[in-house]
Amino acid sequence: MAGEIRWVWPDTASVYPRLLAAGVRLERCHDLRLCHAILALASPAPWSAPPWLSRAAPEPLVPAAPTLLDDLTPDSSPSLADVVAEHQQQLAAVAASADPGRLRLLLAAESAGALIAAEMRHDGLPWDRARHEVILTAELGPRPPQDRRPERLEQLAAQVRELLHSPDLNPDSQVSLLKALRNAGLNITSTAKWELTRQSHPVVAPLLDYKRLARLLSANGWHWLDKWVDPGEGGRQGRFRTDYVPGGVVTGRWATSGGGAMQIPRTVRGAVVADPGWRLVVADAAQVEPRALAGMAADLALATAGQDGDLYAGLVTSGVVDTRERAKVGMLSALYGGTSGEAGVLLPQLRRAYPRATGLVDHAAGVGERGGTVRTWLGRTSPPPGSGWHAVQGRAGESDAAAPDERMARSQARNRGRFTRNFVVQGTAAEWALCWMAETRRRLRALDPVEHDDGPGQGHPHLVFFLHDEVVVHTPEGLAAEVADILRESAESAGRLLFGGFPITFPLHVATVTSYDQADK
DNA sequence: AAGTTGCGCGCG
DNA sequence: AAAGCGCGCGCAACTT
Repeated sequence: MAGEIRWVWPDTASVYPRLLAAGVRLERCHDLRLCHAILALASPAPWSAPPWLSRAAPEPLVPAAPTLLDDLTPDSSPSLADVVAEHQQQLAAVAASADPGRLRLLLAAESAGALIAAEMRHDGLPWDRARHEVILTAELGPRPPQDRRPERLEQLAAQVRELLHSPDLNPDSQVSLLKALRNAGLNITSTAKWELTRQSHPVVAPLLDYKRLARLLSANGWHWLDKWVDPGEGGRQGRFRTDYVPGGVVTGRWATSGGGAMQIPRTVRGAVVADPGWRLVVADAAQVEPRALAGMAADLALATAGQDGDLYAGLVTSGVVDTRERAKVGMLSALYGGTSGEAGVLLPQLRRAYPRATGLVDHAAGVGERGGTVRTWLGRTSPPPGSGWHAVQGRAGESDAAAPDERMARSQARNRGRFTRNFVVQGTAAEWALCWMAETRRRLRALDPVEHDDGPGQGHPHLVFFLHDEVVVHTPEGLAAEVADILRESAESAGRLLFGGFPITFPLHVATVTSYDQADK
């Protein structure tokens, strides 16, 4: 059966889109490029990728016509023997590793992610162009002619110029804006929002409004719509397609390229609208990072605090801290390596209550400060510091080292420590999310398809969006309840897959909606 | 003219 | 309020 086949190929991103275009969807694969990257970092000896495993440019959605250049470019595709040899080498590396079982799971999850990434791009995120335009017009005024500011933005710019007595000011120029603000008597060193909000000058309100709307215009305005949303047809919404990049972040999180898919602001989420007769099932997992940490450290006390849903509230109930807000600040400080302000008081409290969990991240930080590498739960290894890092540390270690060199080295070591501290947690959370999504996909595929005439893949519930700890499934209305169950069961299943019988839960907030903004609590 | 850097801000 | 981690992107300013 097809379910038992695992396709081994060099690079999902360059092969699978063409299969999808031809109506073919596969159950499983082994992506040699992604797996090589993981194994090479995990391997003690240097292991460079063969040239045919380099990251391909994203496949165009509409294949370009062959050009003269194609005829002149030597065919870089590997022979079957090359592929088999690389695969054998990878399997051997897994077998020789400290924990083959976990590493195998990681490679399977990473490869499943590659399939999902290509499928999500193929299917696209349903996007209602008209609703988006309504939002833009309400905020900015009607669409202006090219190279002109929208009405509302122009009014605010005029107000700012007036209040700063600076008739020629371009508020988009950070340098001249800072100068104008300081001339007007504001004691600031940057034009950042957090600094402006502390000032009481009358220019602050219109300026912040200007910045917010200018951001909306440049990041998700009409130009963005034209470039990234392809029009719908026959009652179907348009689609936003980004290029997901599995493993694009060192920790194993995905990155995206194109359209700013990771930063779709709350204000335009109302434009993400299900097709008629369809729904969006939006699921986000609560406090994944501290839960992943509890699992890794086998910290029963922390796991217990997270049992009833809100882990931060659980910290309050357990009497560790007195407010939810403090619980969150303290926990994030432990995960990110924060030291300032409240963290100084909260961290000792957390260390007392959760010595195993805090001990694990403190240890990871120490390894990083000394130039070492750390691993996630499933075995993704952090990249080692570069030669420049060691050079700075070496200089500061000499007997006649100058004070500035020592300061620089200490600061650099602490930076590295914060990176490795967070790496183990962020990376393990990413592994949980991958397993969650892979299991969700597997179960969605097993659902009976509902008759629908929208073409291959479109009649089934399918994943349409993923953002670190949140997924969106687009589904025929009648299957929405079942999809919600699948998402919950898959979250549970992912927790067991990673942490076995250890009692750590991964609760979800699930909402079935017609547009993405309705999922906000 | 084209590439790089820094700022600022959106997201988790 | 940001802080402490991880990103992408647009703009202006600067470099080549």
